[in-house]
Amino acid sequence: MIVSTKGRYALHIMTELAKSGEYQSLKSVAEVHRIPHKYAEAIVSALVKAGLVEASRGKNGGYRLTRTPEEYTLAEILREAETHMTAASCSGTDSNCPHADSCPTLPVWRALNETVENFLSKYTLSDLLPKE
Amino acid sequence: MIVSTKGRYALHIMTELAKSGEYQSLKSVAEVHRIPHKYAEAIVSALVKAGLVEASRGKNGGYRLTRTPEEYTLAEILREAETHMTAASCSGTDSNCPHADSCPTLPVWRALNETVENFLSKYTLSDLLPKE
DNA sequence: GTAATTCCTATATTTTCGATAGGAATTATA
DNA sequence: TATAATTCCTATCGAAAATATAGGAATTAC
Repeated sequence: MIVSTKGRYALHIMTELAKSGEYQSLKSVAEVHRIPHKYAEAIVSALVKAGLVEASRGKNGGYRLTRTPEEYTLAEILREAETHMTAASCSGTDSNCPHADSCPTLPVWRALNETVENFLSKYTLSDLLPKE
Repeated sequence: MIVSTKGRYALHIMTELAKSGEYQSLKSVAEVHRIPHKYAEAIVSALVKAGLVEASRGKNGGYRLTRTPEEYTLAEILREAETHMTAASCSGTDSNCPHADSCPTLPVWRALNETVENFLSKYTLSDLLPKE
């Protein structure tokens, strides 16, 4: 799955953070979107590591975006949140298939992944925000 | 996953059937492509139900295509073989999400699915055959 | 010092995927 | 008519991945 629950949760969290420039506790964010708190922690930690959001520890701490919503493509966010963002099970660059050289389908799967990637790069986080 | 092992097996099987107009036993087809025989049976039975291939029962029986390879798009084959051919977990027409009306991401997932579908409709089974 | 938070590691639960098992029904052919 | 080779049917299994939970250490505002 290219967009699983995990990826959707990541987008929910980021849209919520986008609504305020201030640090927001994950607890409140998770509650609003009915995301299990501890699961949300795991997801947001990947986003922090990737530099998409930043954290403030301790009391009154929380998370906030590091950029403006227009500056995040959906592709970028999902790439960090999802474990595998490929459309075909057999199309990675690390394809260890012995017949990769002569496989007639491999180019198709590669092109498919590229198509998906391009599609998801056309949208930004701001496209998911309530219209002004 | 849009193209899983199951879908790839289906394409392998159909490609093999395409190489001869005659009925071929699934056993031989499965052996050539190293597909577990019983698993292949499950896959091909879906293709029969969908009318993509036809069967001949009994001794000397087997399967053959019902059309020429040019007349099958990859989208069509995968749609029958894969259990879910959607890119996002939450984009089906049977979306039972209570906030579907106001969900800002739903249109994105729908468009993504359409993009994938269009892509896979550009290729046919004949594109997977060894070049003449 | 306390409460609220992020951070870290480990484990549990649920669902999906890939595969297997056993046999019934059908058919060519010897 | 017996036999062998096949499709067809239904049920189940095991492994992997996805989803979620648990417990607490580290940090910080007040």
